[in-house]
Amino acid sequence: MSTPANFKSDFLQTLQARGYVHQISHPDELDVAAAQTAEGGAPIAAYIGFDATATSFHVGNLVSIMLLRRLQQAGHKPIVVMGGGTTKVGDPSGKDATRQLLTHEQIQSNIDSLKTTFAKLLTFGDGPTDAIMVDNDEWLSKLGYIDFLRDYGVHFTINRMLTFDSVKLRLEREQPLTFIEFNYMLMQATDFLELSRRYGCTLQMGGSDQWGNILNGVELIRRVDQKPAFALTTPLITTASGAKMGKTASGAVWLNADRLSPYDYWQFWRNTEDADVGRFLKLFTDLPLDEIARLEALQGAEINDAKKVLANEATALLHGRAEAEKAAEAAHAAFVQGGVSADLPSIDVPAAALSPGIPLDTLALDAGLATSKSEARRLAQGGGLRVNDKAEPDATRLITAEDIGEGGVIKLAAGKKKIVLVRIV
RNA sequence: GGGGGAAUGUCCCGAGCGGCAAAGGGGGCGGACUGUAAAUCCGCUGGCUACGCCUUCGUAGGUUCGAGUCCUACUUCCCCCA
Repeated sequence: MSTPANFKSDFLQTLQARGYVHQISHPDELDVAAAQTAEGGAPIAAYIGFDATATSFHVGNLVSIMLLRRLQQAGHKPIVVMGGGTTKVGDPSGKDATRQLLTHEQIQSNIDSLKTTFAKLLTFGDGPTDAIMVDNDEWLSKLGYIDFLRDYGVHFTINRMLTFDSVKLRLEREQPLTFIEFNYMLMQATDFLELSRRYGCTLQMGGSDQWGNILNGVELIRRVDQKPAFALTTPLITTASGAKMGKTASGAVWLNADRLSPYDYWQFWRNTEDADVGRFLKLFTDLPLDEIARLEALQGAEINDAKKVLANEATALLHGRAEAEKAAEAAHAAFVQGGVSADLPSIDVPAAALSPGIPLDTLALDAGLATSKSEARRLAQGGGLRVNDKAEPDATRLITAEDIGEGGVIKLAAGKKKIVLVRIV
């Protein structure tokens, strides 16, 4: 299953040390291949497939993306496969419900949006270790059914496919598993084979839930082409208290800045549980391990310093150093000094609206601090809604020009962490 | 093919004699304590033009002053017999 330590190659050593490894197939063979690169051998080309079901990635996808980054850092070649073709089919992935199928256009526009994230974390180009991006729709959509069955279908037995968890789970719960979904794993195996032939790709990586799917590809390549092929999966990343990662005060932790601001992204990392700091530093920042060890050793309130480093580094990777610093300063102003900073999230309100005044619940709704006026009122009654740092129990109160405070803005807060500035324009 | 169950607050699980905005969890949010942590304790957890009104219990009808609750048909799922 899992692997002995003591890898020779930089790549696997790093992955092991930083907590990326869950399972590896043929670990020794892969280690040798990876080590040869340093001695003048060819870089390893490795790929990870990504679904194109949303317009932005989520922190849950970040491990995989960072994994490609590590690969490139170790002198190998990352291949990003966008699942334009497989997204048309849908991975059964253990869920009970059949996934909603997306249109061609939706998938394409999702892919365009997702590309921007990769551009920040990987170096693309034509060089031997430059990353490339391909869409599996390119070959999958051209597959003829009869040819597909004859060329690939013969290598898969139903008996075997029925043993995979993704399939087994559905069947055990007697939930429907459609034929289209059942074919997902064949398509993924086909991807790997195709990439092996086109780019000499020898390694497919992914989350631990992809292990079975990846092995199918490994076996297909080894059987059909007698070429080397390897599988490597990452563990499912959860928080120390067992929750799956990826919630913040503002909802899901998106990687695109238009869906989650750098400030909120910074806050997400800043609020990491104590027990997770070291693990997350290793996975989600480029800091050297000895530096991480030092931060990890901090005790008590001092561990907050480590969380700030984590927030700074993780934000800088994704949004750039400048944005990370702005977020850090905004947070410092808001939390340490209790003041306001221009970089906090804000909304604009016309000055004219303040002469009759705006009910607080309406304003809180506009600011995104509540999803309905009723919620805003409840929040206020519970003492969680603040105007200029003063709890305001009456959400129907009119907010007027008299509430304009420091810096010419009105500071609205829901709880201690969600702050929105109301700018008068 | 025959027989018997089930579907509940659009996050999930789940109780519900004909008067129900609907018990109880989980999750989430807010408060207290702390360190913007965890654990713990407390409160909230349909909407609105808000002492009132509107929309919710698989779908569509019906009985009734009144239906989540009774009846009919339909849909989907589970169990038993063939």
